[in-house]
Amino acid sequence: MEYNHRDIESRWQQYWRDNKTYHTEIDPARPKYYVLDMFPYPSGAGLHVGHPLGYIASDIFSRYKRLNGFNVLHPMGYDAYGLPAEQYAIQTGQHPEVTTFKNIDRYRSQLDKIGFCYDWDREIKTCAPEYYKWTQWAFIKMFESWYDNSARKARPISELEAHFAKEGTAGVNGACSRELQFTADEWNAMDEKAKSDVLMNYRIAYLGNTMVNWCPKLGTVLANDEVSEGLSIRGGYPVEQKLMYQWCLRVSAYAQRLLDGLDTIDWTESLKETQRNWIGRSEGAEMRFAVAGRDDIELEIFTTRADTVFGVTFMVLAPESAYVRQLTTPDREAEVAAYLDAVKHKTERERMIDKKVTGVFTGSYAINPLTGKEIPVWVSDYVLAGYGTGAIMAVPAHDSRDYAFARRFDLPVIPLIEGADVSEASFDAKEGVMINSAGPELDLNGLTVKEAIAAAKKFIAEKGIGRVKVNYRLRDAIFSRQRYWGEPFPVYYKDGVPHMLPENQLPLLLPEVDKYLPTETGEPPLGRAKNWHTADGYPLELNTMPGFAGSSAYYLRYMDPRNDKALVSPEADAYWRNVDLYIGGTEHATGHLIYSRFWNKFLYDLGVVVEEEPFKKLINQGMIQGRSNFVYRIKDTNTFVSAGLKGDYDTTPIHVDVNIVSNDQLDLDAFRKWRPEFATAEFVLEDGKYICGWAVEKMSKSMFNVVNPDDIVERYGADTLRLYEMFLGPLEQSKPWDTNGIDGVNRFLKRFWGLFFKGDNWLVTDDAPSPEALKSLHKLIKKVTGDIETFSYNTSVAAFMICVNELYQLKCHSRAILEPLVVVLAPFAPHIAEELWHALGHDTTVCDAQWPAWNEEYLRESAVKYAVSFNGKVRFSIEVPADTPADEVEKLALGHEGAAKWTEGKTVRKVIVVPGKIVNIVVG
RNA sequence: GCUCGAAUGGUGAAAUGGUAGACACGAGGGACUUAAAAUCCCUUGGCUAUUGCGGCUGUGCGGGUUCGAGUCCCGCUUCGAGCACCA
Repeated sequence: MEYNHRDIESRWQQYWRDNKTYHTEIDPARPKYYVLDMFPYPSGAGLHVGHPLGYIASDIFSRYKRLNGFNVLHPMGYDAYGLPAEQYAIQTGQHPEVTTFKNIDRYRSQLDKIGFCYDWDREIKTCAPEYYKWTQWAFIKMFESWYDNSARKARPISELEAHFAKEGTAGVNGACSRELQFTADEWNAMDEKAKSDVLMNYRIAYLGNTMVNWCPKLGTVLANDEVSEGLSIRGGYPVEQKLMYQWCLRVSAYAQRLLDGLDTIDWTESLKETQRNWIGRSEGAEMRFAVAGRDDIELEIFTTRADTVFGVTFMVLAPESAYVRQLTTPDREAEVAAYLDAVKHKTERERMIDKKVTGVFTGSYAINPLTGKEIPVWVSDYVLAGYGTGAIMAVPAHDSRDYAFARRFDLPVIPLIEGADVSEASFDAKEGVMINSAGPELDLNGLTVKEAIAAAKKFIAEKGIGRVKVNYRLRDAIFSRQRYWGEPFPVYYKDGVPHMLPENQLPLLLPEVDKYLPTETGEPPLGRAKNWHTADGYPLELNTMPGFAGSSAYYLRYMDPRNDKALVSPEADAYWRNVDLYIGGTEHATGHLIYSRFWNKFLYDLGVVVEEEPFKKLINQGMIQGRSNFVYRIKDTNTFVSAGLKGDYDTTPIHVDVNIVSNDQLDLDAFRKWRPEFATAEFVLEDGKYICGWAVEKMSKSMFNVVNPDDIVERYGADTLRLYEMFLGPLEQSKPWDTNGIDGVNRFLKRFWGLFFKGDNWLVTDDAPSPEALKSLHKLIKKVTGDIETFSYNTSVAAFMICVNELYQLKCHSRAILEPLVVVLAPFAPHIAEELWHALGHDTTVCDAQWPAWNEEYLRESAVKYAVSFNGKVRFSIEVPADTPADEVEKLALGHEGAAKWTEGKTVRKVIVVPGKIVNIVVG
């Protein structure tokens, strides 16, 4: 029998399906292990070879854990709500569900061919009502909760209501949109609408009038992580800022816990750092500045540099700040209004690109609390409304933005740090010794910046002009989308006040609409749905939830996917707990991976889940880029010149389909057939071949560099694809797909097969294995066991190749060697392993075998070669029996004729023997 | 600007502080074959010597620690990633 991957792979895939080999149940007798891939959005283009990289890695790990006796949960599903299906629906009128399900089928058939050990009985789709019921449920729970900063957890909103009725806001330390103060009597006197507004200020899921990223082209708002440099991530359309009444999630309440939690999980440092940046904690002080001639208003600002108050020479307000209206004096009114108007008409992108310094004076003066001096208050768009208080104290000497502003409008610059030259630029570094920093009550001169910050903060707090404050960059997540293809909100409105549907009415099904476009009156597509109201006629919410809603808790649903009583039963949650290993791309660092952690912490506060962090260990697989091929057409001809000779001609490079190129050599006939205009192509060859040029680019249809895993599986087999993707390089690194090396891996599998069969002859014997063969095997087991734990799969594949080569040289066909070898290979190449496992006479699946242990006995060397170095330089080597003690080795080394030569006339100061490796002779 | 990574042959890459370049691709040479494919064997960092089977050099650059540094420390360069008028 030759190694026939087509026959072997389809047969065993069928067997695993029929026997439910990968079906998983709770089993208290065995330890659990949960391995998860980031589930895909099923796009119309299908999978390319880059997608399975992470899936293969997690599959190997799952199989390895199973062989080691763990009860492994390894599920897969689909993140099925998304913009592309809806955009397609708008164009074609086809229901997004139809295209989504079609794409899911395609994905499934592609995944099935690679031989993954998913438990498909646990498959989920985020667009299925029995799934999104629990997305809606979680939303209701968030609506019915507030975040208690003192207890550092979410609590039922009913407790807050009870507190208000008894004591008003006294003693309440809740995360909120605005600080409120009222008494119990005032609360009790409020009508239902007023109470609703107050509670909305505290709810974790709340309706808020917030500045949002509005994308006119997509007709929807977007979350911060869905926007980059003023453009939408999906589609790259311009995004503008707009004030809208939207559902939001109070993610910011969890900022500190999201930050602290990072220290408890095993993620890469770079990913943690990305999240830390995104959360953006900054410690500083909030300070109040009095306004000259005004008793009714104080200007509140946030600063991280409390030490620089003596250098404040002006104040700046964000154009959107409420202070602007309050502080503009009548004589400045016209000019300020003109400025605000000009700013308003710029998109955020224009504001970012246009670095021109602009601003306008309000006419008011604030009073520096430390010097008592009056300083002008300006308005400028370099101050952001959404961060801190929307107002800043400007210290031009030590902040480059303030410096630019001061220079533009001729405002004074007072240096505060010794030796800082501020004649050309500001000195922004947080180091040095303070000068010019003494006032009637506080003297910072002579202190270092660090000391001065602490002293100033202390003073500010004591004098009651401010307080120590921590600010976060992390914003609340905007949760409404003006789209059709998403989860409907379980919300109806009664007299303009939002109410949640009772739990027994979930799921609220997504209604049918005639078109997937906004209504004529500009309402979201759900405005077209017939009978979109409750049984008593109250209107339902028209927005739908964003893409990240369905992906935020999906890992919990896999634990108990068919439960219609709960998101996850306490039993299932207590057993599976959280994801032990999560594999996916870095692109979700500030989106899904923040939202999931937030969502999980919220459910943890509710007591629904037992673990506070959802993903214990996370590996980011690198992206697989495309490797494009080029042909070179000589200008104005239909003649193509091989890459090595193109320097002799004036040529234009043209992308050529990588599927008609093999090892950079062009298939000429296939090229002529590829496109009509090339049918008559002529070629200038080198050595009778046409060699293509190449470049690394994104894998995409337009570059003709998309490689479909189905083609690789068809030609080489899934086992080769799996091994090759792992062999390509370190898992976490991005790399171009390059089919050039795949033959080497395929050759290895054929050789492996050749240890068992030669033609139709069964070669395996019951001979006792030789010490050499045992050593080779145990070296491999040790190496692979260590590699899997550290995800160094590329070196594991190399180790397999070495081992098989050694067994070939030893002509070893001993069952005692080959049987464990099959088990060790099984996670990597499950089909061939299963085939050979059964050929060896087993009738159970190789998945239930026992991972072999290595035995150090077999690895012990009979003799050790020592390289002898002379002051660090290798001069000669000696070979001694393995168990020779160190001092004996030393004697032998010194007695060697080489040593005599090098130590002649010198004193031997010391001899270092490194076990098994080196003898180092130091002379003086 | 701040933060985090990375840099090793023609290529993808290996190397608990211990003989750098495992393994694979590519390239060159050879065997088998009418021929090709497939398979197998040898060579392959650079320079130098190949009529003694060796010598020199070498992990982005400059220092340092060490008997010994690709690996640790300090200072640069370049590339990649994240954040960014965030006060």
